[in-house]
Amino acid sequence: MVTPIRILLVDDHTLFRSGIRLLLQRNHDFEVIGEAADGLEGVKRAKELKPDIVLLDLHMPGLSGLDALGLILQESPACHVVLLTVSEDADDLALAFKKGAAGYLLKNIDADYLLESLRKVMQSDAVISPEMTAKLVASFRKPEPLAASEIKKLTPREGEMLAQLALGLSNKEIARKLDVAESTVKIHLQSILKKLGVNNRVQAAIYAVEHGLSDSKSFQ
Amino acid sequence: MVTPIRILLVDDHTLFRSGIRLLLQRNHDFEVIGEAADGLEGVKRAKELKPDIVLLDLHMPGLSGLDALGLILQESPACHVVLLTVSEDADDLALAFKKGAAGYLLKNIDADYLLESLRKVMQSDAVISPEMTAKLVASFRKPEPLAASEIKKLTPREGEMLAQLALGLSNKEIARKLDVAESTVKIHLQSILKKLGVNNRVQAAIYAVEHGLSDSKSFQ
DNA sequence: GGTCACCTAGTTCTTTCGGACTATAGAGGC
DNA sequence: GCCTCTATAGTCCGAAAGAACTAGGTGACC
Repeated sequence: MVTPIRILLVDDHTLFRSGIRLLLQRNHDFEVIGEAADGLEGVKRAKELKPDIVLLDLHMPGLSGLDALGLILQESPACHVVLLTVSEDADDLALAFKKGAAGYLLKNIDADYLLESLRKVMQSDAVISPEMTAKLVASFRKPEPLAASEIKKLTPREGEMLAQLALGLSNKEIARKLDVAESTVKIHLQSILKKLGVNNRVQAAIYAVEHGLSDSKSFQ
Repeated sequence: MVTPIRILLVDDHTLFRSGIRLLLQRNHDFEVIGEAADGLEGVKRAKELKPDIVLLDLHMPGLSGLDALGLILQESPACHVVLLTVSEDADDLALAFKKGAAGYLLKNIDADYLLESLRKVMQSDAVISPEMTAKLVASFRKPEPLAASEIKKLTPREGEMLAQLALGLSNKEIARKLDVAESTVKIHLQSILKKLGVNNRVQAAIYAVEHGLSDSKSFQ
């Protein structure tokens, strides 16, 4: 409580900023040190003021909240950026966290929840509006709906071949690794391409990676 | 309240099951309709009893909770499976949700929170122990630490080329799309391979996908 | 004016892919 | 037994990829 949490408000609605400012100022452990009305200004002010937390709206004219988020964290990686938005879009949420957001709160939360969340954020906890948890989980679920062997009814052997392909190996390398002839690898790969409905090995590899087959990282 | 929520308990600790059973039975809107001491038995009982919710431990002898989870949902997709575990491992959490879990609760939650969570689950909300939210977000964050243009100092043009490659296009297709000669594409691609330290276009494409360049989905 | 990075384009050559074939052998279903 | 699916392996050929060169045109920087 000795040093208040220093907050920057970035939102294109002046009235909203004023309300939040009043709300936060009622508590001695928060201090609103600045405001910005759009993303670009937000990035600038964050650079100048080095706030503990940036409360960032998602939809703003000019530079969007998501873009601003990236730029702010690029300048000040230690800053905690919390999205405060009306968007219940799971993709927004996912993108925000991928870009390093510390929190994603909907504007319909009550005041106490906001204050509590901001305190949690300062302890490096991530905060998410309860309504969004389900959506986070849902968007989490997407990338890997299929297990390795379940991909479009590939045979086990085809699954292995695809796994090797997803490591970026050539036919010859796959053949060596799985101890079969290169012609065998080619046959399996042709079958894989057909089953996946793709045109070439690059697309097959991408398909595998995006569907969670892989654990690649063998090359950097 | 007329029809209680029918619950199956799957946990290898008998005492724990007894405790949870007592806890749930105190409330009229829950009914424990069965118990199982390991994953395999859990799958069997879930098939027989068709519970509304399966409370599933993660670490059990024999069939693990995660494996059981998959099998239960395969048999009864409508069933809500909630992991109730001591594991704070983000990978467990991620895997559970990828496999279709409806909730992931730590065993240190209090009774009221459990009851409330189970009611939320029945409304198709996902529930996560508050302590785990941060971990969920963290594991979410991993895949995309770099923005498109930041990839190992690729030039803007190289970035475009890589983006096209990550769509699975051939050199000729990229050339047509970006309106340059195929030989130009090849030159850029060679430069990309060198900068990324990879051996071939497949690895480059995977690199791009894993680092968030892409938005592919142009082919299914 | 010189240097450097970048984008462009070409030639030549070897290797790799990908498709179209054929063919054998084992497993499992009917 | 027959049939299908899977895995294996081979040949042949044209297309694509990739490596090794040269080289012109731009714009930025000093």
